[in-house]
Order: sequence, then structure tokens, then C-alpha cells
Amino acid sequence: MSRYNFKDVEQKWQKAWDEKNCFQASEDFEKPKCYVLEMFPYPSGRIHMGHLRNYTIGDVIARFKRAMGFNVLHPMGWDAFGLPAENAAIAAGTHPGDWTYKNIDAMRDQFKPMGLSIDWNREIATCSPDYYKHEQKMFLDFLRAGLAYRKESWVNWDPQEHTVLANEQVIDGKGWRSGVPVERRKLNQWFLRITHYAEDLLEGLKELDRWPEKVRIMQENWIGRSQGAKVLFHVASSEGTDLSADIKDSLPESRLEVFTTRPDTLFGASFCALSPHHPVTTALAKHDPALREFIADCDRLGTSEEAIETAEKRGYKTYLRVAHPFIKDAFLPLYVANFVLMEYGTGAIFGCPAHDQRDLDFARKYDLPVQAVVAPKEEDPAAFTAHMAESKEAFTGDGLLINSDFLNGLTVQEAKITAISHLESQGDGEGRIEYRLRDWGVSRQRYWGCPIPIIHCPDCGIVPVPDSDLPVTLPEDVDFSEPGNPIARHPHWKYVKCPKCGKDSERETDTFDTFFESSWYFARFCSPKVEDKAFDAQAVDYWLPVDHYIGGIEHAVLHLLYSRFFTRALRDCGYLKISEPFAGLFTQGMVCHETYKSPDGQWISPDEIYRDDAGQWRQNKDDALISVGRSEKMSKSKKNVVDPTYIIESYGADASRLFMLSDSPPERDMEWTDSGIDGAWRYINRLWRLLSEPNTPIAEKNAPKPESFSENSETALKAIHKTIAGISEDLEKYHLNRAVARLRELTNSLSSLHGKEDPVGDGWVLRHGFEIISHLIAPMMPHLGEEIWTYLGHQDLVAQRPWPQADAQYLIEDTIEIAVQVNGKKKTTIQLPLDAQKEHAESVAMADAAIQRALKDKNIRKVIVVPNRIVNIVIG
RNA sequence: GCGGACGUGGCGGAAUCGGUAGACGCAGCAGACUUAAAAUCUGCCUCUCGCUUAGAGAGUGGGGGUUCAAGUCCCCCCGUCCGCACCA
Repeated sequence: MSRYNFKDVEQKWQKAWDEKNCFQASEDFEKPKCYVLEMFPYPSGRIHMGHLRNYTIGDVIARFKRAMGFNVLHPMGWDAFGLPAENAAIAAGTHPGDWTYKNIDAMRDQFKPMGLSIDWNREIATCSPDYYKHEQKMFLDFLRAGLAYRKESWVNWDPQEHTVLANEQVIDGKGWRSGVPVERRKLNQWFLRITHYAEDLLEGLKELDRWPEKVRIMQENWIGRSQGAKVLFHVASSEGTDLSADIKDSLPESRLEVFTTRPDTLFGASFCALSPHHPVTTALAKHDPALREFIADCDRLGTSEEAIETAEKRGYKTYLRVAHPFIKDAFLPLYVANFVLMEYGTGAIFGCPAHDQRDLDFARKYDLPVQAVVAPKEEDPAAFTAHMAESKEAFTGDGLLINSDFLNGLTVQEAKITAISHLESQGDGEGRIEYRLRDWGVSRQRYWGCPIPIIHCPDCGIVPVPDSDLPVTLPEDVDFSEPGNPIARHPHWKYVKCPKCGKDSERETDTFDTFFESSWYFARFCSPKVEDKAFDAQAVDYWLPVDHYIGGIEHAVLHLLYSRFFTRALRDCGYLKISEPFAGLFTQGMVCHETYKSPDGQWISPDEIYRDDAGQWRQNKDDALISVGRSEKMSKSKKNVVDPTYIIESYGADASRLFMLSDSPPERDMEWTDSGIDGAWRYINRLWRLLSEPNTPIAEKNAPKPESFSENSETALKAIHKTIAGISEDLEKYHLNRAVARLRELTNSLSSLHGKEDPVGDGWVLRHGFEIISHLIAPMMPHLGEEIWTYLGHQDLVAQRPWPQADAQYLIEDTIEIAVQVNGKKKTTIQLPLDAQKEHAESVAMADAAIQRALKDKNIRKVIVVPNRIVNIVIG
């Protein structure tokens, strides 16, 4: 008996799996398949605890499904384009490519000791031209299909990273990576028409029943569908004079287009308002210095949360007015207002103060009429109208229409429909659905990304690079000594002849947003080696969709939405047949750790401190007391990180994996503790000791099964089979912490067998138990599983063996213990045969001493017996 | 403001077709082994009262309700966390 030597053991089995190609996905497309994928890592250079957790969870699922008989695809790749590589190039003078590939090698070396069941033959790196040439082709197909377009537009400019950000990458008005407030800039940008699929993306969410509700709701909110109407208002000047030419030009048919979700409230409208960036505003501002000043004021206001919260609703009254569509000769004043966004709807609104809080605030400030048009059912219309005329709170509830001519008496819902049909018959508008979702801007002014395969010709304009000239590869010789995009100033890379007319032209120097690569990599894994096309049709049809996609919640709207869009776009371009890339999604929690601060308020790392005899935390260098802060996500800035590689080297992969799976449910945040990893290591040793102890009476390999067992060994035998059934269910449901608890219970149960009363039975049950355990722990602790199996005299690999089946005869107990309650309070428990008659249960309960005591001198009103569950005696 | 999740011992968490609350582990305490320590093993470990035996009572954020029976279902409140946010 010796301490479990994880170093030798883990290396040995990793080599064995490798030599037998245990994890290579089979090309047999007849077998039932299971595609297990963790979100692929960015090659930062070092793995972190989040990776350890992510890949451990995924590996449990992959190994379990493989044992269940599925043909499992479990690949690994690298999300290899991105800014850190360029920043490293700027800081250290290395080439981004060298930096990236070096990091990939380093991280692969750190992943391998984890013992993951990955098919490394399918490894891909997205920065390789073999990969990105296919996405250049995809982009050109999107362009042909009208799913990609170029337009000049206001963009989110990150002044620190010198590049544009997508809306999804702006958090609280700041860049998602830099944290610097974004600026507005007008640039020519490539967009992907994700809005074309807004409805489909929303609809599709309903089918994703193996996605967390939370993620579905987040995507639903992000797409932000609102049903309403487009209303066209005739515009006139207040004095009745003709409109100037430039205003007319900015208005189609001299009419102002407004989007509303409340066409039912049109009779309560008291003003219209334009965005400061509306074309009409721009036209008016040309001749109006005061308006120009107002617009500049609006632009100065930040887009941050606090700024919006505290910002006053301000308006600038123009000399224009609009005609009410339903009331003859009635006009509404036209304002420019700071709260109207050009990005949403039509950039213009009508205001109905009585039924919208923001409109009411605005009306009170500028002294505009407040006319109630919806009243709660029980209210008197006249009284309610009078009340609303003075109210400071808008009424947004349901009710019946009042003061609204032909809409009077209708419900809000009916009034919406009626108002829209009136608008349509008058030609003044129509029903319309708006989405919050914007098209995806994919141009980035950076080097380390996939070049956009476009040539700008002075005569022909935008010319796609011919398919035969793909890939457009990045130039190797680039200079990072100046800020900005080095390919834009490369001496010759961008100068080419126009493929159409042969004239001197320039290449597009922008590269794709790196979310482009991660939007289709899961499909590339199905056939990573095909060169002439992105994927083999038969392979993607077989493997996709991904059955288990595992990663952090932070991609709920970014990567996961883009991938869903991309899959639809690829479907429509004939690349594949499915619409949804990920049938099952699992979002894991973060790995957290306590935080520590030294007396001078600096963050300090866990390995700079120790615990003194009194249990106080002190700093190593000067024994100063330190303050312990709350547990937070591991991050370099807070110095509360623990290096997984160090942990694997000290405790082994199995112990590290076990700790990742113990205690906390995988979807919840977990806390890293030293005692936790110690506990996992102790369990492994305990199990190994139990197995290898000389006085553990394990039966010989082919010992026959005894005819009968002692009560103890019978109990243990039942425990074994209940554990098989329990863990199988737990793994299906991602209840990994419970599966670990069950393993420990079974271990405890086996450790009570000493072979003293029933040497033959105990010995047989122990062997059986360890053989089963070797299989049950294999998804979580694969090396230990193999080692136990081999120790028991077997030659083959657990990794290639089927999952054990629970024997039904051991799942049933013939005696059960149930509780006896008096008035719903448990008084005692009794033993009963399974499925005992009610009368029998009642008489056993009544005979119990504790029940007798509780019932003394009391009236029994009734007795409730639920077979195999409970006896409840009601006294009065 | 809108949307969502969560709240159980000192801690992580079990238990949700309503039916024995606290599985499993961590920390802690006591003991065994040891010259000693580590490791290991055994026992205790929700709270209160109690002759510390027997037992009794309370208890799953707070309050109310449904029920023979509520951590679990319903209503109201409190708290924590997350997402979105001038979206017309």
C-alpha cells in the first residue's frame, strides 16, 4: 500500500489513450452521434481556472456519452485572431503570428496534462489562412446574397484600440475590452444584415428548449421586437409659408415618418419630436445657429448610464408643425428633442403625454396640453380626463378609449387595430414591426484579423476579390511603431490592379471583427481537413448541431447570437441545412476566490500570505495583518488568481478535476479554496487505499457470484446499483456535484465491508463495487478509473468500455422506513414492508411507543396513510 | 424604470410529481495511533430548553394563505446578484 502516485499514473494513461486513438471521432455516419464542444479558448498564453472548469465539465459529458455508445466529436481549437497579439507586438516587438502560435503551443502543453478526451487531430487555429480563406469566400457569398453591404455610418470608435466596435461590444458606453468611453465617428463600414433574420432569430429561440431560460430571454430582449405602426405626418411651416428645398429633400413626399407602439393614443398627441441627428434637423440647422448649438449640447451629453439617468428632457421648438392625421385642421408643434434616438425606429416620435411618462415630463416642461384618451374601465371618462390634465403621472395601464372620436369605447388592443386600418385607408401609415437589433458592423481597423476580400477601384467601385485569388493573406512584414492599422501604411500590400478593368486600385485594409471566426468554427470541426471548401456536406449534416455547447454566460448575446445568425446565412447560401447551431447550451459559473488587501490598500495574491496560529491572515514579507475581502471572480487585477497548471502538478489532474466538480453546481459560481482541493486529493487517496490495502478482502478476478449474501453485503450491493442509476441520471442532467456526492457515499458504503462475517460475499461485492466505481468515476477522474480497473486485473481500457447498467433487482428494497406524523409533525419512523396495506401501516404506527405517548388522552380525528410515503395522524 | 435569478447549519451545498429538512463535503471539537508532528482512523457537529439520560419545542429571508402535510404551491414584503435601458 502506498500513496497514490498520480504523476506516473496520469502520464501512463494519457499515453495509452493516445496510442489507441481512444478519442478520435469515428467517420461512421450510421452511428448515433453526440457533438460535445466547449467554447474554444483565446490563446492568451496561459490557461486559467475558468478553462479548467469549462473543459472538465465538457470532458465529463464527452466521456459519459462515449461510454453510452455515442460516436462523440469532442474537438479543440484556438480563437487566434485578436488585439492582445497586436498589443504584444507593440510592447515586445514580436510578430502577432509568432506570439499567437507560441501561446497556442504553451496552452496545448497545459491542457494535455488535464487528460481531456479530445480528438486533437481536428485542432484548428482561426488565424491560419487554411481557416480564414473559407470565411473570405463566405463573406463574398453573403455579399452576392445581399447579406453584406457597405455604408457610411456613425460608429462606436474606441480611441484606445483605434478601432470600431459593434453595438454588442459597447458596455455602458465604454469599450468592452478597453473600458474607455467610445466616441461617435462617421466611417465607411461593412455590415452583415443580421436584421434580415430578426424574426427568425426570435422564433428560433422558442425551439431551443435545451438552452437556459436566462440566455433566451437576454437574446429576446436584445432583438427587442415591438409591434406598432408607422404614421406619416404632413409637415408645414407654422406661418403657412412654403418649405425650403432642403427640408423637402429630407422628407419623402413632405411627410414625416414616425414609429409608435401606441397608435391607439393618436387622439391624445400633443407634439412631435425629431432626433438631433434626423435629416430634417440637419436641414433646419443649416439656417438656424441656435439649433446648431442645441444639437452640439445634445452630442456633448455622454451615453453612460448615469448621464442618461440624470439628463433633463430638453426640446427645441422648430418653426415647423405637422398635421394631425385624424383631426382636420389640427396641428402639432414639431420639436427637436434630446431623448429621441436616430438609431431606433425612424428617429422621430409623436408624444402622447397622458399615456407616456417621458412625454408627460416633456409636456409639463413646455406647457403642452395633456389629453387623456384611455381611461380605466371603472373610471368616469370626464372625471378621469380632468384628473389627467393635472396629473404628474402618466397612465399606461389598460382601459377603454375616450375623447377619441371613432375609437371611443374600444379596448386598447382593438383601438390599435382600428387606428392602423384607418391610417392605411387614408394612406397615412401602416402597421409595422420594429426591432432593437442593429446590423452587425464587422470592419475593424486592425492588423491581426482576417482581411476583408474587397478591392476599391476608382472606376468600378467596390470589386470583390475573385474566388480564384483567395485567400487574401496578411502581409508578414509589418511595422507596429506607429498607432493605427499597419496594413493601411504597408508599402505595397494594398496596391493592386482592379480584377475587372485592370486599373490601379487599392485593397480594403480593414479586417473582420474576430467574432466572425467564432461564428462558424463549430462547423469547421466537422471536417477540418477539407481544403477546397469550408466543410464537407455529409460531415456537417451528420455532426451538427452541437449537442452540448459549454461556456460562460458572457457570450449570451455576442457570440451566441452571431453564430445563430451566421448559421442561417450559411444555410441560405447553401453551405448547410440547419438553422440552429447549438441544440443544447450549458452556461457554467465563474471560479471565484477570496480577495486580500495589505494594510496600505494594495491587492495581494494568495501565495503572499499565511495563516498564523490564531487563525489570522498575515503577509509573508512583514507579518502585517491583512484584510480579507469578499470572494470575487479570479482576475489578475485583484491578484486573486490560482494557476491551474501549478495545481495539476501538485495534486494531479484527477484531484483538480474532482474539485472543479464537487460541491457547487456547475451553472453556479464556485469558490476556489485550498481545503477544497485538499479534500479532493484526500478522497482519491482514500479510495486507492481502500482498494490496495492488504486486508481489504477483494475476491479473485473470476470468483463466482455467491448464491446469497449477508445483510451487509446485500446492502452494499444495492448501494452499488443505486449509484449506477443515480449517477447516470445526474450526468444526463448536469448534476455533477451530486454525482460526486454519490461516489463518496458508495465509497463509504464499501469501506464498511471487512469480510469478517461474510468473507465470500463481501469479497465478491467489493470486487464488483470497485469494478463499477472504476467506470463511474472515469468521466470525472479518468486516470484513476483506468488505474483501478487495471489493478483489478483487467487488460482493456475503461475509456473504451461501455457504461455500466444498473441491475433492477437491486434497486428495489423490500423494507422501507417511513415517517409517522401527528398533526403534520414527525414523531417517529417505522419499518414497513414495501407496498404494505394501509391498515397494516396504521396499526404499526399506532403501536409505536412515541406515537402512543403523543396520542395520550387525545381524540383521533382521522389517519392519513400514503403507502410507502407517510402516516399522518390528525388529532383534535 | 423593465426583465430575470437567487435567499436552507459556521461554510459549499442535498432534498422541488407537496410527504422523515440538512445527503455529500469543508471548517471545527473530542478521542485513538505516535516520543512528537503529519497522515490515517473513530465519534460529535441547526438552534433553544432539559436531571446533557429520556425527551420537548423552534427552524429553510420576513409576513399571510391553501393543505392532513409546505424549503417545495399562491399572495404581499425585504435583501443579494445579473442582464437591458431616453426603444417611442
